[in-house]
Amino acid sequence: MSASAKEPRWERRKQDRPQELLAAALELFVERGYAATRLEDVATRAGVSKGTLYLYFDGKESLFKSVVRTNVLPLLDQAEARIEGHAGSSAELLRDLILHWWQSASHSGVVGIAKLMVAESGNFPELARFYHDEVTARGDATVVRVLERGMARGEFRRVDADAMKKVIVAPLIMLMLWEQSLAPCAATPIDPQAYLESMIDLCLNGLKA
Amino acid sequence: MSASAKEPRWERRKQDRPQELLAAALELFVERGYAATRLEDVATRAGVSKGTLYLYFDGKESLFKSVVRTNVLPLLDQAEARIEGHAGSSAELLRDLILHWWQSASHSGVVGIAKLMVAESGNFPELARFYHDEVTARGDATVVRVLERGMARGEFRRVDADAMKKVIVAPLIMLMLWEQSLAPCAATPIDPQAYLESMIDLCLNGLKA
Amino acid sequence: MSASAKEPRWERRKQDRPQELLAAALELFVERGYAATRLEDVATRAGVSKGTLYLYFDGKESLFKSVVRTNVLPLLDQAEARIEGHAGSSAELLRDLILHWWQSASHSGVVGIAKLMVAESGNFPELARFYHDEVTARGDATVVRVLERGMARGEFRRVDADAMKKVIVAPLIMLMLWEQSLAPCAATPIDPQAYLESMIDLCLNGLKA
Amino acid sequence: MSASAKEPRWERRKQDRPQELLAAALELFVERGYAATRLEDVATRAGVSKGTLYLYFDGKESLFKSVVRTNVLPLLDQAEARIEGHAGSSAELLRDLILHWWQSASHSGVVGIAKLMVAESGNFPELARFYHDEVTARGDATVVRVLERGMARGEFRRVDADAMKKVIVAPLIMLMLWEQSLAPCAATPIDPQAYLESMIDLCLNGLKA
DNA sequence: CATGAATGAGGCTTCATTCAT
DNA sequence: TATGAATGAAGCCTCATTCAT
Repeated sequence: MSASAKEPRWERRKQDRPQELLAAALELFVERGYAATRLEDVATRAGVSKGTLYLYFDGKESLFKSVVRTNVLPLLDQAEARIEGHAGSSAELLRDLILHWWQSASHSGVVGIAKLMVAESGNFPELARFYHDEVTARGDATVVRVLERGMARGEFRRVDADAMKKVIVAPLIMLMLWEQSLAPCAATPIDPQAYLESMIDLCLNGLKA
Repeated sequence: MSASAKEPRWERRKQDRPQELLAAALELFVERGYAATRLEDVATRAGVSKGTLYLYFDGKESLFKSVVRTNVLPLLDQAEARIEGHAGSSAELLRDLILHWWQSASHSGVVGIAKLMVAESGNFPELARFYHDEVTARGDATVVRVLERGMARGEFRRVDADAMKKVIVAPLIMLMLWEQSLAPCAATPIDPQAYLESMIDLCLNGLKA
Repeated sequence: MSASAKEPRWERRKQDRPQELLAAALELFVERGYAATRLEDVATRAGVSKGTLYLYFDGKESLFKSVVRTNVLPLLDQAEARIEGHAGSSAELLRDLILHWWQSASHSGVVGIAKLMVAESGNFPELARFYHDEVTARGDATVVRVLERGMARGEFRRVDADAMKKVIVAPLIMLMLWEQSLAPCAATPIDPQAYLESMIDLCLNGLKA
Repeated sequence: MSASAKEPRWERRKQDRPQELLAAALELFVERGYAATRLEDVATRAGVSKGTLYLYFDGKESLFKSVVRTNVLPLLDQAEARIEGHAGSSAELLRDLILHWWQSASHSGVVGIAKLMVAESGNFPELARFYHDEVTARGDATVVRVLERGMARGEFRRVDADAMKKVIVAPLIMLMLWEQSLAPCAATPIDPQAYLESMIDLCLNGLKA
């Protein structure tokens, strides 16, 4: 990993430890699920010992929460920023948001987080609430904004934005879940680009005035 | 403890045991996830002792697989049967399939199975493969059939059926996942009927020729 | 331990387990202190495995509390019973109580409990309160009763019974503590009989009217 | 963190470190017991880092032994010095010794040491032996001297000094133990002055010729 | 001298699984 | 068949101790 010339028995890198541990934890939580992930494996993958993990996190649950929060929040900020600056048609905006969400998500740990939340929110009600408030609600609001923008400008036909927002978001989330859980076992894996094009195609045709 | 000579009312017959265990296991697996479900709780909920469970299943993993297989297959049979007898428009057929799928799924334990598969397919590759082959593939094929029927009859515009099938199925699966995992914590829970209407609305508008 | 003819891999003795575990735990807690006692050693000494202990006790703390309560309460009942039936002089009564307390205590686990309570009551405030209420208070009250009886009958001179009760009880407790902790290392161990005679001698001479 | 160039007011000198560590350790050992005391807390309370502790002590056990030895010896020297200069009656001497012992003990950390020795002597046999030789034996000898002085001068009646010494010392030790462990939870805490007066009262009346 | 990040052995606890009855 | 007491491997977490800086 770190290609320093000489490695002493251990190197002082307090600054880097949390990120390294979070990265390792994300990988393993996504790969194996919460319960099946052993903290020792997380530590090992981060290149430290079991005890070191406890210098930075209170325990497994705390680590899990940090993983979720750390990975999810930046992405949302990013997404919302895109909306502000958009000037073109609402169709363009929706397409842009979808494609960029996938772009960002698939290059970060967020694809895995989705699976984790589906799987573990039952066991972490407080995390589920956080996720709902900070992630789902914000995401939904974004879609509603786009829908209303489109309807106001006469670009989209009139629909029940509140119900429709969920329908529109669903294929995007499912794509993340498939990539993480079922797709690896599929004989014919999903082609994300074709999938997204079909999704956009369906949405824009389904919404157009 | 309870050493009553004669069992009241209906005698609990041995041949019911597996079903009772599977039912209890489904509930608990869905409620708590695979790892957090204790076999003793499953046995207790089924009204038998821990040891008895091992008379019918090889262990936790075997029980889990049986739960998935048992609950998923009947639903698919059911769904496919509906297609055969359909004579009307393809739009009607699609609407019918969506609404009936939800009808059946939400009244069985299948809604929970979806969450389990997303969460655990990484830990049970062979189960994931089974699920893909027996469930996902069959479900996808069904949708493809409907799409192609619609296109062949000039009811639907031409789309990439292979990519579109996933897009269409996604909102249905997400509805199941939401109901099971994230929705319970949401301030404003989803209204399935409105959601499904929006979904059908979007799909039919998005597909119409 | 149990000299049964043939020992199967394990023998069903649910009834006996708690007592066996409590006995083993008493020995080890007294010998090594609370923290230094490993539950695995307790289990082993009781002839069972680590996990079995958890079938009967919630954990280390619960086991500790049970040890204290189980061993202490019977002794107090016993002691109080002796007072009821006494008819002779108060000096005789005091002597009788002291000698019989030691008799009972030294043949039970109570000598060790005293050390445990001194050592651990700081860590178990609720146990300390229990011990104060159920043991210390009852013991003190007993001594007060004897003192007042003696003063009322003109056998003892007038003293501050409330302060004196503690002074009188102290050498008895110290004898228990010495036996358990420091005495084993002493070059010249204490002779309990001579000690008790001196104690009674001092008390009766110090109290006589 | 705090990188101030000049240390305010009194500079913390290196030669104070051991005493500061010993003082902190005494407090914590007494408060929590040996096992429950974490060296990091000791260091923090002494205002140094964990590693620094190891510059002055070999480890936890070594620190503990030093705590006991350091705190106990001065008190004994002090006590013995008082005897030398006494000229009055033996009753006066005994009273003086008792009151001054408590005076000194209760203003130092020695009250806590008693509890520690009772609790831990089983785990530190060599420390127990030291304590017996250096503390108990010297204390006992002191009492014996007083008793023999009193008997020789016809002030005390003849008693078995060897057995009696322990009886006389016991209430003094118990007072220390009560203060440290059980008393804090008692509804009616002990009043040391009344207790000591009763003790002296009982002893002198019990011993007088 | 002093620091504090890092280590890893060791203890408590859980629970899937076994098996004598 | 059915039971449930018993097992023991495995994981989380703590903390005394080390050592590069």
